[in-house]
Amino acid sequence: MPNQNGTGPRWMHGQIKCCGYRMTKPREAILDVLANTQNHLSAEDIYMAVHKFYPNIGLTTVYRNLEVLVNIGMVVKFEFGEGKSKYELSDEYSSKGHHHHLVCKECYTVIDYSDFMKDEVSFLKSTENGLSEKYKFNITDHLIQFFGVCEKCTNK
Amino acid sequence: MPNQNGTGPRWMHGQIKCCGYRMTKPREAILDVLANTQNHLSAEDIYMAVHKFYPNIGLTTVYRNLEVLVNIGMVVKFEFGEGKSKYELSDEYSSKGHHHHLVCKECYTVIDYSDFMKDEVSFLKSTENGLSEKYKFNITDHLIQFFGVCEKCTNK
DNA sequence: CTCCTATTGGTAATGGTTGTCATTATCAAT
DNA sequence: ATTGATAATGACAACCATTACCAATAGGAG
Repeated sequence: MPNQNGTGPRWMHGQIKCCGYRMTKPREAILDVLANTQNHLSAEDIYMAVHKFYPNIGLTTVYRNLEVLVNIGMVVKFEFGEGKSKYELSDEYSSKGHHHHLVCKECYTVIDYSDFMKDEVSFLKSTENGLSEKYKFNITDHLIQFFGVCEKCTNK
Repeated sequence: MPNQNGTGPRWMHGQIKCCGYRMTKPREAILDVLANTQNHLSAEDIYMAVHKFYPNIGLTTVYRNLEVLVNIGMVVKFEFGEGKSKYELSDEYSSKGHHHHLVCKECYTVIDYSDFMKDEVSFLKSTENGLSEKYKFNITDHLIQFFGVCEKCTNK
């Protein structure tokens, strides 16, 4: 597992350089923020967190870099129905590992779960193969989310 | 199956009235549009279709009614990553029946599939039960989408 | 038919995200 | 270490889907 505390070796440089991108302060700061949270952050959340250390990094830059990081597969972008996108480090760069999401439709709290993964993975794999073949689709991703009302919102 | 051609009996009145809403021209027109397409329409798509017959129905009204219809469960709202929501009649009002989506990340073409449903449904049911209990979530919905590149975009 | 009130339509505002462009910083080659 | 090509940045404006607002209208129970 790569070192993820912003002051140590630059664990993320390799992937970035490999893809023909330069390693810059904003890029590093954004990855650090994502590596040091358990939450699902919006572009603005990330902007504010980065802003504390580098007050002159702009929101536009955050958006641009998130797009790059999504493209090279280091970050994943999600929509939970809140009207803004949320971002996470992708599985191979995160300490969370592969997981899916359980989303509260009222407060938009998101729970990561990795229970039931054995069943899910084999099920998804076979479905994916079937669909790829039948519809001539080159399938690269899947999205599974469960929606409901969390305990707190139920008792409100 | 309800009659879905705009000139016949008003198949949708019951559900609307039941929920305390009035049946209005725009409401009816929107449902007719959704009932007579195989595609996944955006609010603006629906607005334009409705506009041909009722040029004075505004986009705002379309949005408001879609919200109502989603709330009473006649319509389902989806995000495919295109930056705008798409709408479909829900399973029990649609001739499509229960299905999931296969989305092209490049052209945003959406294929409805209902293969593999037996496996999916049983898998989802058990996962849902497990998650509900473990996380004290009142689960009401799920979302499964596969993403990839369609045949046309692959050869481009 | 009447009245209450849900609904409408037009327009302005909102808010997340993207485009523009002059300036700056990265890094491979020297 | 210096240079030079160009990727990346930052500030601001533009964009676009969606929502808020409000006076005018229309559904439908009584």
